[in-house]
Formats: sequence, C-alpha cells, structure tokens
Amino acid sequence: MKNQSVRDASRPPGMADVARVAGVSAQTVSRALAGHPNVQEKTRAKVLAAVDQLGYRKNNAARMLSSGRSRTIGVVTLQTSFYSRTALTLGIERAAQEAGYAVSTATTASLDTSAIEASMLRLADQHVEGLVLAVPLIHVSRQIEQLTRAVPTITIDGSRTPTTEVVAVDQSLAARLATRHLLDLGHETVWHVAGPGEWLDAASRAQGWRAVLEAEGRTVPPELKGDWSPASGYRNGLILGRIPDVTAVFVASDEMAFGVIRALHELGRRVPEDISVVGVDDIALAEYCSPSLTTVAQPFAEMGALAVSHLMRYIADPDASPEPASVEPTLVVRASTAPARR
Amino acid sequence: MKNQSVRDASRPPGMADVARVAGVSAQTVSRALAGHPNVQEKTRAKVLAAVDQLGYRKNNAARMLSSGRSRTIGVVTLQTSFYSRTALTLGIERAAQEAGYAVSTATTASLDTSAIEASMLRLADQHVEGLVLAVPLIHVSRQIEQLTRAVPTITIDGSRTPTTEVVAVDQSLAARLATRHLLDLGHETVWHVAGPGEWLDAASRAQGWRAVLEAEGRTVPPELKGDWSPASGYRNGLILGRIPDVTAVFVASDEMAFGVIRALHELGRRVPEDISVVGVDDIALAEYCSPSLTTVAQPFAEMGALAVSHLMRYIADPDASPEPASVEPTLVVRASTAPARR
DNA sequence: CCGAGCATTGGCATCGATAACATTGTGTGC
DNA sequence: GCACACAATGTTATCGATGCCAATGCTCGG
Repeated sequence: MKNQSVRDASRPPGMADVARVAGVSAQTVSRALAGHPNVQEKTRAKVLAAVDQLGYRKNNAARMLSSGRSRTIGVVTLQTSFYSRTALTLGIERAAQEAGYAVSTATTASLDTSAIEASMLRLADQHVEGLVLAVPLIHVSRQIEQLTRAVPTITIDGSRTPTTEVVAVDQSLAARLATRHLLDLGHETVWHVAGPGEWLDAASRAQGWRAVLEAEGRTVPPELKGDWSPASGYRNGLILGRIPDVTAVFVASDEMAFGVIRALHELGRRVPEDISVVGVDDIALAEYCSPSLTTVAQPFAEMGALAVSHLMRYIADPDASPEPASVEPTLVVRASTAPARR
Repeated sequence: MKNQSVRDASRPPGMADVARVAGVSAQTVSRALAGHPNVQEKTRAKVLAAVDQLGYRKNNAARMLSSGRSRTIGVVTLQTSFYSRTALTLGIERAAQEAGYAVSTATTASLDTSAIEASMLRLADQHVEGLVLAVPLIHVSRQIEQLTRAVPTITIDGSRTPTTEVVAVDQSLAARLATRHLLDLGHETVWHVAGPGEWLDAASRAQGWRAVLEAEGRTVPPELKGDWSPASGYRNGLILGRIPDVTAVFVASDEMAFGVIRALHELGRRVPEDISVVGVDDIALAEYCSPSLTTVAQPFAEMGALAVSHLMRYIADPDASPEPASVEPTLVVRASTAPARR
C-alpha cells in the first residue's frame, strides 16, 4: 500500500520525518530499520508503516559518512570487450547484488602501474569497502600496496601482493586438459598460441601446456604470442598454417582461436581434418563457429560469485588468514578437434 | 614529491588537517581545491603543498552529503554478455571517466518493469546524478516516471518517458542499408530474423527492412524472431535453410547471424553462394568468421560518449529542452554477401 | 588622507544517519 | 517488597565538506 503523501514538494523525507510520523525518535527508526534486536515488534511495525507511507529511502551518503560503510565494492578491469572480462564482471555484479552490495567500476585503458593505481584511487575515493582487481599487476607499487592494505582486495588474475587474496581458475589445469585431449587424439605434439605475457593466466596456460608435453616426452614447439584479439590469432594462424608439421594447436582464448581457424582456412588447411584446434573460455559463439570449437569452459559466473563471497568474508574479518580459492575449468569437446591422421 | 608523513596510524587526513598544516581555514582549503576564483595564488600553493604532504584525498561521502553532488552516474543494463551491451557500457564508462564522473552499474536479470524499477532505485539510493537506461522500458510505471523526473535520465534503447532524453543509433537506417545492399546485389527479396519484440531497436530494424522492401515493390516475407542469442539464430537458420526461395537474409545481430550461418551450413546451403547474410553490430569476431560477415557497424563508443555528454548537459541544466540525438551506423561489406545467381 | 568597494578569508550551521551514552520502564530473585 | 538487571527508547555529539554570511585587509578614486 505504497503512497507518497502530500509533502512531495519539498526534499525527500528523512529519518526525522519518519520518526515524527511514527511517533518515535530517529534513533529508534534507525534501529528498527537496521534489524536491531532490541526493538519491540509493535514499534518496528509503526516505523515500517511510516516508512511505507512516506516512501522513505535511506540516505546512503549520510549512512556512509557516519558509519563508514558504503555497501559498495569496486571492480577494476581492462577497457576491452573480450568475453572473459564481460562474463566475469557480470558474475561479480550479480553476486554483489545478491549480497546487497552495489558495484562501482573503473576501467583502465592500459596496464601501466600508474593507470591501475589511478583506477584504484578513483574507487577508493568512493569509499568502496572492497576491491576486485581483474587485471594483472605487472609491478606492485608502494601506492598500490598501501591501498590493498587499506581496502580488502581480491585479485582475479592471480597477481599477488602481500595483502591480497587470490581467486583463480586453475589455468594450468585448463591447459593440461586441452593439451592432453589433443595428445589423446594421437597428435605427435601440440603447438600453442599464448596470451600476452603480462597476464598470469596466459603464463599459467603456457606452463600447463609445456608441462604435459614434457611429461609425455614430446618435443615442445616454440610458443607463439597473441594479445587476446581475434586479429592476433589470425596473424599467428598465418604462421602456423605454413608449417607442415603442425597438426594440433592449443590457443589461449576462443577469440584468438577464431582468428587462427580463419587463417588456416585461408591457407587451405582444413580444421579439424588437417589441424585440430582447441580454445579457452567457451564463449557463446564457440558452438556456432564452423567448425564448432572445442574449448575449455571457464566458470566465470562461479568465479565472480566466489570472488565476492571471499571479499565479503574478508571485509567482515580483515584479519582472517587469506586462503586462495580456485575453481576448475572443464573441457568441452566439439568439432574442431579430430584424431590425427596416420 | 608525495609523502605520507608519520601520522598514518590514525584515520586518513581530513580537510581540517590540511587546513592546520597549511595555516589556513578549512573553508579556504575547500575553495582552493574546488578551483574557486577568489583565492590567492600563494594560498592555493600552500594548500596544495599541504594536500600533497598529507596525502589528502577528498571524502566523497561528506561532499555528497553537504553538496548533494555525487559525481556519479548510474547505468542500467540487462544481465547478458552480448556484445552490444558490453561495447556500450564500455563507451559510457570511458566517457564518464573523462568527464570526471564515476559509474555505478545495476544489471537486471529480466525486463519486468518491477525489476527495472528495482535497479533504478538501487542506483537512486546511491545518489547518482544521472541515469543511463540501456534497457527497453516495456511499461513505464508511475514509480519509474517519478524517478526519471527526479534524476536526469537518458534512454538508449529509444524508449521514451515524458521526462527522458533519448540517444539512439538510427536503427531504421541500419536496416535500410543492409536491405538495400542485398537488393543491390540482385536478390529478389530479403528475409529477416528480428530481435525480441520488447526491444525498440529490434522493432526499428524490422520496420526499416520492411520499408525498403515495400518501397521497391518486393514481396515482404514473414518475419522470423530471435532473442539476440546465437542459439536462436541457429534455430531460425534451420527454418530458413529449408525454404528454397531464400537467397538473402538480414539478421538483426551478428551473434544471431553466426547461428544462422551455422545452420545453413549444416543444411548444405552455402554462404554466400546460395544465401547471402548480413548482420548488425560488427562484433570483433565478424571479420574472422567463415565466411567473414557483412554487417552494419554500430558506433557504440560514440553512442556512449554522446549519451554521457547529453547527460552532463541535462544534469547541468535540467530545464533545457530535451533534444534527441542520434548517430549513424555504417555498412561493412565482407564475404557473407554475394550477387544473386541468375 | 579617508571612505567606498572589492578581494580574501574565517566562523557557524548544515546535510542525514549512527555510536555512545543516558534514561526510563519492566521483570525477577531473594 | 526491594533492589538490581536488562530491555526499550531518547539525547547528544559526530562524521567531513560546503554554503552562507561576516570580518578582515587592501586598493583606488575623490
């Protein structure tokens, strides 16, 4: 039975107005609304009725000022439209929303320490209670370390600072799944198009790939490097396609994999008949590419949720010992991989 | 020469601390920092020095409380990872950042009026100075209208309320470009896979497509409907591929177009030899699909920037007459379209 | 040489909610 | 039946910056 009485003309109703209408003090209103135990059921009802009648909404600015709690977390990401960023941010946002937290985002155009610092400062200025860093920290400046000390921070890429918790997908496992899948199909060895070196997950994938090959005693081909973009995948595909030995490629992201496949196609190498390709991420389009893309699915949503839940715990008790968390990727076999021809 | 003196132990320095160090009053500090004209250069310098020395950062909560200005805008989007959403949000974020505004986001899982209301309220509670609605307003509730009256709001989808400015891409033009391109290639007529009916831009595209066909006196095939997802494109592709007449299809988004092409491929209809396909958006992968996708590029970044600049103007002067703004899409011809066979 | 007028700066109240403390009222044990 | 504990509510100070108005000091014209 909502209803915004007559006094609409002036400013929005404050706690004092609610108190007046309910016939109690402002403090009681505060307690009733905060769910404080020591409030009579009758009083709480009166307060709620008054709130409803006036259409009262708490003033976050004031609450923040006096209590220091903003019920907001900040997210730092790179200014790109890659699927991983989007999916992750989405997961974080949803989880935060469910936890009753608002999300403020600050994107950075580059990975410079100073740019990241600036993003973190922008968020700190908004008094976020926690921070999720979804970018790699190339160099941890003194400023950054101080910030992570002051604001509970979770890093997603896996970059560590002395005062940061880490939530990550086991990227090495992702790589091992992909590589082993290709070896199981009978390929002699597997080539790799890696992500940019600054990204720890790119490095972990490369490392996992290398580990499997070495464990199996296969020759380890030189590593090719991309920048996550389809275009960079394409460039590397043009190289791979010209090397007769290549029969299997593990690409560090689906988007690059699309580029690789496209290049191979142009060079007349068929996928998967001549060359098998595996990506990482399981973007929505992976299934609808020709051929549909075998890939390692990343549980972005869960990761976002995990990051938020850890952050909440960390916020609630900053002294709790940081415990790194990780979730597991899963292999999704589609049509871009096939047994090696003999 | 930054430096955070010794008094780190206690709480962060406030304006009073700066004032003390600089040997002036808090007001003067406020004025100096706000760039107020009537402050002596010498004083301002002293203040800045003190700020620097203490590592002072303004307290946004307090500023917001006393001045009412939060320097934050809110964005409401749908909880999806479609490219258009991502790209647009990115553009808004970047533009806002440049304008010195922070961005708070609230995603909604559904398009229910009540869900959107909730998102808007969440943002309103954070005292955003302006709002960007990037979701279609199916039904404008009283609550929503009141909110848009209280908070300057820009809608991106094109949905209008009595008190809202609109920024949009000319979607009808996008559709006309695509359709005409296909007709110019000699196709008898063009089929259309539309987006969900709730979305105004989907409707505009359908309308533009229909207009061109009618203007040219072509038969207007029945309209197929998708939900923006690749999967829905695939389903519609399975239908289109079974209709012998079909030689040209205009799909309302690239992601759906991928699905359509995939389905046609599976049915043995070649693209573009048998059927030409045009999408909308120009996602990064469009160029790396096989065949590379002809599409209508949407200037998402500019749109975000335009939305923000209009919002700034609107915030600065809420009484200014709303003037709808629009930007133009451009056709990008790639390999998924070819002349009709005779 | 003096007062008007402007440029600078300081004091005080204020925004809205909350924490800490004070106060009233109620029940219970001995 | 009295004191003491505890539950329920009210009072006051506070968070940090800003707006408004007053006060100071300086310059310039007459």
